[in-house]
Amino acid sequence: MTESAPPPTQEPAYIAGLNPPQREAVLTTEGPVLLLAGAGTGKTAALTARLAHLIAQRLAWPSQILAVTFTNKAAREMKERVSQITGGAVEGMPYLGTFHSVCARMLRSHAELVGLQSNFTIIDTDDQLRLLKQLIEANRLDIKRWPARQLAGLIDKWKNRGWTPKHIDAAESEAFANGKGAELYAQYQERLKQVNAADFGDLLLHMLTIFKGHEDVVEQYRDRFRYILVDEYQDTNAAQYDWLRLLATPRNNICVVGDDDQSIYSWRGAEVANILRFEKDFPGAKIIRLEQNYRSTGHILSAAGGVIAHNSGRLGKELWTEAGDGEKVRVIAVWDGPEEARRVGEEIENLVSKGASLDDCAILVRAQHQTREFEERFIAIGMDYQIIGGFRFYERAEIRDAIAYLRLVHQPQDDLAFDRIVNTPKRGLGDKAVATVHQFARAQSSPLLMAAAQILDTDELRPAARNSLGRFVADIARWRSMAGSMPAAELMKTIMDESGYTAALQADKSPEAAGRLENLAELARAMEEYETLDAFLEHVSLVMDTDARDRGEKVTIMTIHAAKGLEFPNVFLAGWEEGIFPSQRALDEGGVASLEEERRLAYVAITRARKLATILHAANRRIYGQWTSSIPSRFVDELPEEHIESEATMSGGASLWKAQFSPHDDPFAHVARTKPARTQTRGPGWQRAQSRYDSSEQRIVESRGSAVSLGNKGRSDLEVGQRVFHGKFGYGTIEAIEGNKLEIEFEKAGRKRVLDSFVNLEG
DNA sequence: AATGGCAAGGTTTTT
DNA sequence: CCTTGCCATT
Repeated sequence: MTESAPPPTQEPAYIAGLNPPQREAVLTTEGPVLLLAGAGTGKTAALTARLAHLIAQRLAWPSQILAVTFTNKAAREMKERVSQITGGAVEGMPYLGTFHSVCARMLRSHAELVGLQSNFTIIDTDDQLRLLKQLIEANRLDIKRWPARQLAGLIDKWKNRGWTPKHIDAAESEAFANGKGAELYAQYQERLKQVNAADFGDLLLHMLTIFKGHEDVVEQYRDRFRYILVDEYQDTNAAQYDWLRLLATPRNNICVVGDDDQSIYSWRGAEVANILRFEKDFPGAKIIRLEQNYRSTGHILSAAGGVIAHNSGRLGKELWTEAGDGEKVRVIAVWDGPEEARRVGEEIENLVSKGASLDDCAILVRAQHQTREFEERFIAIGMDYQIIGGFRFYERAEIRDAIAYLRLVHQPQDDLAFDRIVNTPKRGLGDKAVATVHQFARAQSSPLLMAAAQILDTDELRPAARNSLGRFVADIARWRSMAGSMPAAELMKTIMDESGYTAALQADKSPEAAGRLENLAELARAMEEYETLDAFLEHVSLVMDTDARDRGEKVTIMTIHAAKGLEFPNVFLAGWEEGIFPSQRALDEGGVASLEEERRLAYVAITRARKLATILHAANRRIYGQWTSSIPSRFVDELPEEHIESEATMSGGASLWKAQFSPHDDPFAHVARTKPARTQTRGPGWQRAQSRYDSSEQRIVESRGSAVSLGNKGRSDLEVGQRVFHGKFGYGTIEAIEGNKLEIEFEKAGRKRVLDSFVNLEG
């Protein structure tokens, strides 16, 4: 305990339950602090106490603290806990949030400095990919040879490092389409600006650009943030690191919390180096270690510790517990995948019969596809389960469609939204009609919606398409006029009904249609939580987590990545075989660094368990249809002998025979092999997110220009009487010019109104 | 616009 | 093996 700590009787409540290093973490408010918090060591308690302390001691107002996390969940949790301690002071903590939400908030105030308007749209991966695909094709590159995914990955990587297109040198650029990488990146950024949008990476990158180019802006924030707190520091990427540094100087009251042993996101740009070199970057940094574990028993901790000890370059931590040894970690060898699933099912039934709840049990796998075997098995034996991950609520097509409507209403320049819904539901606007709108929009450099509005006055489209497009444009304009006077949820329902979307789903007799309607209803419910459309759209773009824990006891099946930060009394770790875990990819590429990350993943996996950890590996597995024999993971060998208990049940062909073909031993063996009725809905129980955006500080800037009327000035090289050529109607003579619209007497097609960008001068 | 056939590819995914 | 996405066909 620190000498300066007040005597126990005077101690504020938030300090009371803390152990000595935790207290130190709370009380060392000044200067840089690196809090190395091992798994289950009461990190969140220390963090929230620190925040409470800063506020309670009047070291800073809540609004003067910057506290960033990676997930919305973590941010929400911290908000809740701090408000419990301080009695609601969090309301005034506008800068407690994820990196992305904090940056989004900042960027809305300074958007014009990077060429955006403050109501910019935040686009997700799906939009990003479609946009990139358009660009690749516009550059006449073979989309198969140069997939949009790859470019997206590169751009993401560059953004994670804080590189704008200007920073991309020839060597980096070479990574895509023979050196076109940088150029495409630049085009992409340009395009985003045109549609007034930013992707996730931009939120940070733009703020970096602003901070670097506008001293007054950084100063403003530096002055504001007396204290900075960063959670999961081992997961920060280079851009986030730069961002933090810019904000922390010169006060350096920065406290970062993390665990180098739990860094499992390097493939996403996270740099463990950030935490490893913290001392160097922030001289005089105080390092505090939280090593007392309150989660797991001794054997589990030692087993995990034994594995992670094989990594090099660690900051070093030794977890200990007062909880006693508990059960040894069980290592079970099984014959094949189906048997693994069967065995886990039995073990869980066994635990349940001894009084455990299904909620206490989790199965952690390396990769998403491994969940299937368990899913099939659990359906067969009728055990309730939930699979975390996979499709998320906001990624469902119908939800994205609905949101696209709202986006377009909200922001008429949103070309991505326009593209998505212009013919959804089908309204007879096929590729050709849409291409015409695109062509015109490009020629005028105007948003698609405005281009569409103008094309209506012409004969460029066939009457059927024109009428249909006309209705669409008028609808958007009408909804736009309604938007201000109607709650967002109601607006959405109106749009869905009037656009024919609801009707189309009702008419759809496929089995999913009903679920989609249900999802839309759920979306409407979620929207009721938000006062304005802006607030809701911000929520949708940034808060993608669903927290879909619906009621009823269930076994949880998920990837290890998804399990980070969670704990369960009983954990089953499946598929510990070479090539699966560690994954083949990690073994093939990336060398030692990759392998060490896999090992950290193993460490994270084991430390999820509170009481019982069971590791399984199969001797045979079907990989891409081929039966392959596999050997136990090296991580199994790295488990210290004295903390494990090995068991090999099925060790050969005889067991296989028994397991697969004896209905007496296993009445469900045949069922497990048939294809299950796939559970379509993975718990749509989208629960209202508690995180609340302070809508008061968000500015609503109306984007100018209604959708319907916006006259453009026309070309200067045309005049009445000229002979011109039109791609569709042939030769004709200009009879009248009205802005960018021409009235032409065509030699074959008669008198038509067309747009100037569609005609060529011809002698 | 909707279907079928066929080739390719097939970790992890906080925002 | 099994899913996904693209193209070609009606």
